[in-house]
Amino acid sequence: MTVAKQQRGQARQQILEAADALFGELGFDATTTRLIQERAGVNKALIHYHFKDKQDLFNQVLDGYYAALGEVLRSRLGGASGAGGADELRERLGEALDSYMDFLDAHRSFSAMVQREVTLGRHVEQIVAHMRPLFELGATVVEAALPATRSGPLAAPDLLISFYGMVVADFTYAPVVQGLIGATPKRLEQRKRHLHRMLDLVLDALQHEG
Amino acid sequence: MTVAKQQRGQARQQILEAADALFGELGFDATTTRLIQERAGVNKALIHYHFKDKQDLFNQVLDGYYAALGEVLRSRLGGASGAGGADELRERLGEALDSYMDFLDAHRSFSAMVQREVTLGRHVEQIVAHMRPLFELGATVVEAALPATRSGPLAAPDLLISFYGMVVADFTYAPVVQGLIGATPKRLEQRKRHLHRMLDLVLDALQHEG
Amino acid sequence: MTVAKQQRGQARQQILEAADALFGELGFDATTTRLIQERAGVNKALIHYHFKDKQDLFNQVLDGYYAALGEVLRSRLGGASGAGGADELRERLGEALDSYMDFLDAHRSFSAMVQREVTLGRHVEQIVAHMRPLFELGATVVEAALPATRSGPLAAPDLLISFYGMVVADFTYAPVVQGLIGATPKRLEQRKRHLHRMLDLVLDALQHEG
Amino acid sequence: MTVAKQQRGQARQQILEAADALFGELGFDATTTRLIQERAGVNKALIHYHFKDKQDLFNQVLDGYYAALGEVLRSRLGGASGAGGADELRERLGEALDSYMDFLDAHRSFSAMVQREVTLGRHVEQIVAHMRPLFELGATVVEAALPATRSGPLAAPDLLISFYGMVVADFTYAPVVQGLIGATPKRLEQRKRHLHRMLDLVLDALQHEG
DNA sequence: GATGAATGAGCGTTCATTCAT
DNA sequence: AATGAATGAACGCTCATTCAT
Repeated sequence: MTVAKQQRGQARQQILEAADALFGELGFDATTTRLIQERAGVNKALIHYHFKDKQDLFNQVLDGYYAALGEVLRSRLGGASGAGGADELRERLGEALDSYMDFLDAHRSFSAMVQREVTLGRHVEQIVAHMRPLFELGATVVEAALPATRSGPLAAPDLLISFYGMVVADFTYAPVVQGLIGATPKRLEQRKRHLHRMLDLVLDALQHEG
Repeated sequence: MTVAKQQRGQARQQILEAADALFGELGFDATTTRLIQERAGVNKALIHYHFKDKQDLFNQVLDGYYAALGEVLRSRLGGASGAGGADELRERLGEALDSYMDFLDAHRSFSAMVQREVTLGRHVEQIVAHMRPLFELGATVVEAALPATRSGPLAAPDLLISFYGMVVADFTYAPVVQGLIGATPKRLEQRKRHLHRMLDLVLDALQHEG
Repeated sequence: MTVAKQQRGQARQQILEAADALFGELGFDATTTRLIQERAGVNKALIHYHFKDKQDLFNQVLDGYYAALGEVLRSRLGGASGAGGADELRERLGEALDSYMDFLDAHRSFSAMVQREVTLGRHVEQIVAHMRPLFELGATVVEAALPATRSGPLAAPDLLISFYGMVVADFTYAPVVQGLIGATPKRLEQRKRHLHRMLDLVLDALQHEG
Repeated sequence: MTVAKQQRGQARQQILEAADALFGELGFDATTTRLIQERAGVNKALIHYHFKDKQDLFNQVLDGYYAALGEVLRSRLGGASGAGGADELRERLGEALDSYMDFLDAHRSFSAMVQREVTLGRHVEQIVAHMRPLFELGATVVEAALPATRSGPLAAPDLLISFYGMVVADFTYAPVVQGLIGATPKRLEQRKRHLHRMLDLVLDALQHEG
C-alpha cells in the first residue's frame, strides 16, 4: 500500500530488516515503532502481531547476528584443537581474527548495538549466553596449545578480552577514529596487519615462556 | 522535597550529580528530566533554569569528565619527551596506563557514556575535540622515542587505539566479562598486570626493530 | 469518558467541532489541547492522530468556514455579471450583503477568529488565498456595471474594504457595541437596514457620476 | 547590566515600552514575561515589582493609548456643538476622521490590540469605559445638527459604528489588504479621500432628509 | 494476516509568579 | 529598587501498545 504492495508473508521480514537498520543506527531507545513501521512500509499494529513487543523484536535481531557470527568463528576455531601444535594455532587464530573483522566490517552496527546494550546492563544474559561458547572455545584452544596462558599476566581470558577490545575498538569508535586520524583508505587492511603483528608478538612470547 | 530540603544555591550541583549518575546508568535517552529532578531533590523547572536543555546538561557532565581525565593523563605523559630515552618512556607509559585505569575505575560510567554516544554518532565532535590533544600528545611521545612507530604495522595511531581498546574493554564490557569469568577479586590488579605485560611485549619489539 | 462514550470513527468530527468552538471563544493561543480533548470527549492523543498538530486543526476549521462562506457569496454575486445593468446589480449586492450578515450571524466566532489571526500576522496567506477570489469577483462585478468605481475616491477596492469593515464591525466589536448601545432586540435587522441605506447612497452617487 | 545600565527609575518605563511593542506584535497570550524582560533589559522579577501581574501591565498600556486618543478626538469634536450649523459640522467631522486615521497610523498596533481583546471578551469593560464618552460625544454632536440621525436607517449609533468599521478596517486587516491590492504607495491618502467622500455622501443625504 | 482507530502514560519544556536577600 | 533562585502548573506532543473489525 505505502510502497508497492509486498508479497504475502514478507511483512515480518521487512519489519526485521527495518528494525535491524534502525536499532543499529539510532539505538534501542531512540528507535520508535513509528520509524520501524514507516521504513518497513507496513501497518503499525502489524509489528505487534508478529512480535510480542519492541524488546522481542530487538532480541530477534540480536539473535540473528550472533547465529551468523557463531558459525563464522566456530568454523575457524573449531576442529581437533591442538592437533597441529603452536604453528597451526597461530594460523587458526589469524584466520579467526580476519573473519571476525570481516564480519564486523560487513555488519557495521552490530558491535555498536552490543556495546550500547551491555553498558546499559540490558540484554546481558542474552549476550553472555551467546558469547560464552565462543569464549570458552577460544580459551580451551589457546590453553591447550600454550600452557603459559593457563594463568599469569597472559592468561587466556585476559588475552581474549584484550583482542576483543582491540578488534572492536576500530568499529565501535569509528567516528572518533576518523576524526582523529582522518578517513584513510584501506583502513581495514592496515588494522588487520596491526592486529596480526600484535598476535605474533603475543604468541612468540607465549611460546618462549611455555 | 524528596530528600531533606537543600540550601538555596546548591541546586545546580545537585542536578549535575544526579544527571551524571543517571546518564551513566541509563544512557541519555532513557534518562528523563523527572528522574533527574527526583534524584537531585529539586523542582523540575529548575533544571531548565540552570541548564538550557537536557543536551546542555549532558555536555557539561561530559566536559567535566574530560577535564579531569585530561589533567591526569597530561601530568603523566607530559614533560620533556624523550629526554630519558626508551627506558624512561616505558615507565611513563606504564604510569599513564595505571592512571587511566584508576580513573576509569573511579568513574565507572564514564567510558560507557562515551561509548554509547559515539556509536550513535552523537557528541562526536565534542568528544574528538577532547581526545585529539591527548591522542596527539601520546603519538608524539611514542614516535619521538621509537622510530618504528612512525609507520608500519605498529604505527603509533594503531597502538594507541589498541591500548585504548584493551583498557576500556574491561570497563565497557564489565557486565559481560563478569558473566564470562565470574566476579573475581582483584580483577583490576590482574588486568593491570596483563596490560603492563602487553605493553612490555610491544615496547621490546619496537626497541629491537628501531 | 467526559460525555457519553461516542461511537468509534466519529472522533475526528467531535474534535473539529470542539476546536471550532474553543478557537472562536478563546483564540488560538488560549485554546489548549486539553480543553479540546475534554470538550470533544476523546483521548488526548487522538487529536494528534487525526491532525498533525494544533495548527493543522486550526487550519482545517478555518478552511471549513471559508468553503461555506465562498459558496454563499458566489451564489449571490456570480452569474452573468452586468446582464441587467445597474438596477440588477443593486439587487444582487443587497442580497450579498444580507447573505454575508446572515452567515456571520450564524457563525458568530468566525469573523473574530479571522480578525485575531490577521492582526497577529498569522494565517495571512491562507486567509488571503480564500478571500482573493471573492474580492476579485466583487471588484469585477462592480467595475463592470459602474465605470466610476474603476478609480478615484469611490474605487472598487476601497468600497469593498469599507463595506467589509461596516459589515464585520457589528460582529467583531459585538461586546463593545452592546456595552455602548445596550442589548437591543432586532439589532441584526436594524443593522441590515442601515447597511442597505449606505449601499443605496453609494450606488446613487456612482450612477450619477457615470 | 544587559544593555548599558539604565538610569535609576527608568526600568518601569522600559518595561512599559517593551510590553507595548510585544503586546501589539504578538498579542497578550503570546507575549511572555521573558520576552518583555529581555526586550526591556531588566530583571525578570522587576516586572512584578512595578506591576501587579501581566494583566495589570497590559491594562496600563491600553490606558495610555486611550488617554492619548481621547485628547486628540475631543479636541476635534469638542467645543460648542452645533454652533456653526451643518457646514461647520462637516468640517469638524472631516478633521476628526483625519485625526483618527493619523493616530491609528502612528500607533499601528493599537487598533489590533483592541480588536483582539474585544473578540476574546476580555478588557471589554475597560474598553467600553474609554469609548463611551467618545461615542456619546460623537452621537450628541451629530444628532444636534442633523435631526435625521435621531432614528431610522442612518441613526447616529449605526453611523458611528460604520465609520469606525471603515476607519479601522484598513489597519486591522492591513496584511490582508496588502495581500489583496498590493503594497500601494500613498495608501493612507487614498483611504482618507475615500472616507471623506463617504462622509460627504452621508451628510448630503442627511441634510436633504432634514 | 492485516488495518485504522484509540488509549494512558509520559516526554522535554515553558509559563507567570514568588521567595529571600 | 533590584536580583538570582526557585516553584507548581500546564503546555503541545509522542510513546509503545491494544482494540475492534
